[in-house]
Amino acid sequence: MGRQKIKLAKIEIKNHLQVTFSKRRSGLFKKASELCTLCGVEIAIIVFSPAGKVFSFGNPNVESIIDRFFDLNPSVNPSSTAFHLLDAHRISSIRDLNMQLSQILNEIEVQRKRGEALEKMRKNSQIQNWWEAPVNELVFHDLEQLRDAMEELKKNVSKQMFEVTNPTTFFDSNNVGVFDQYETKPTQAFVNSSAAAALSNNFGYCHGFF
Amino acid sequence: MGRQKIKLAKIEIKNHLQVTFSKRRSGLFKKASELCTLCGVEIAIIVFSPAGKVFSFGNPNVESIIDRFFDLNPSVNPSSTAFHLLDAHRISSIRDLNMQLSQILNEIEVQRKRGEALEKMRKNSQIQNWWEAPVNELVFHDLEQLRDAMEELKKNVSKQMFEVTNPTTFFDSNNVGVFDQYETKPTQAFVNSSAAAALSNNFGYCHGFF
DNA sequence: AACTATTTATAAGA
DNA sequence: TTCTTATAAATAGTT
Repeated sequence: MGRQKIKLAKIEIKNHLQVTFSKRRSGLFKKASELCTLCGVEIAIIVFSPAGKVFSFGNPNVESIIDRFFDLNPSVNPSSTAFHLLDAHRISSIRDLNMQLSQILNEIEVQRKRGEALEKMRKNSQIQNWWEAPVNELVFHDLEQLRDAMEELKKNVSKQMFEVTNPTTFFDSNNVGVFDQYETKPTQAFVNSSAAAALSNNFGYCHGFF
Repeated sequence: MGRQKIKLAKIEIKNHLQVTFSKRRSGLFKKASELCTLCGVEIAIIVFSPAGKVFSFGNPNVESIIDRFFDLNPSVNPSSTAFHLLDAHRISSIRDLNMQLSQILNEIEVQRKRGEALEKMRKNSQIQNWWEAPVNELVFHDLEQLRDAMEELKKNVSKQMFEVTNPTTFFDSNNVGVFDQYETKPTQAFVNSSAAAALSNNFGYCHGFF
């Protein structure tokens, strides 16, 4: 290759490796983008660099392709819930708010108990799938944490409701910005870059490409 | 390219497109495998062909990389320190309260996504334990409900605490951003996986490659 | 980050 | 599909 053909084995010289990684990653993403353009296909690429950084390419975006890969059921309808809390318009007092919190906490507790029971069942039956253990552990661990956090929250909500005198910033109730975290949108920088402009047909969405 | 340079636009002749797709897909996967070998990195590629067929390349395998991809936001992991950054006594403003709520919401969302991916992984691998399906469904269903309840709560807290006259976006610019390159520590598994590197000559794990 | 000698990928034809 | 080959593109080593 190039000036010299190189051995297909791990590059040992750190600096050299970093350069090669950078060049070839770009090359790979470019090839992917060309394939997208020429053949009208959908591609996702995820790369973990030697330094542990993640680079991804996706057309139209990584998430949707992973979803499709796992044949994900796209709709989980949150409004069809068995979680019968007080309707929003009926919450008119701190008492109601506390009730709502209590219901949530109670629900978490029920889940935790059920989770423990199921976990025992699983262990007893000696059946192990490698991915089950971590996910269940995490989920139920998280539920506990969540419960603790909720309790703190509850305390503080009631405390502060009467203490706050000069609130500066608060929720925009329409904004649930936290859920945008995994959204993949072309960044303004990418769109505006002149080099990228020429390529913008080709690259759906591409982290760390240049 | 080759005998003739081709226009970078969708190939219209069906047969031609099929040939190009096949060749370039092979080329892409080959490039990926070389990158794996040379730089010792982990890569997943998912391609949906024009016909809707799926091709994937993964070193060491697609699932583990997707798992890692979803797992990549350690700051919202409640078992990590980040989740505890707001101790009860340190919550001294509405803003802090808001942050705590947001962290909880974010955690729920991350868990849900992770759960969905893992659930599909499980289904794909055709392994079924009768009690797993219900528990995972329920857990994540409940998490969603919890999230919805939290959103209601959030709205109502804000409504009741005071009249929100000038709601602004909650998040600081430095708090929650767009999905970007994440820093992670190289795992021990990665460091030790010279075996995986040795395998990458033959493309690790690769659906429909030849 | 650029350059360039080579290797590699690949478009078109068989 | 596979092979061949002329040519475009990628890139290893250098500056």
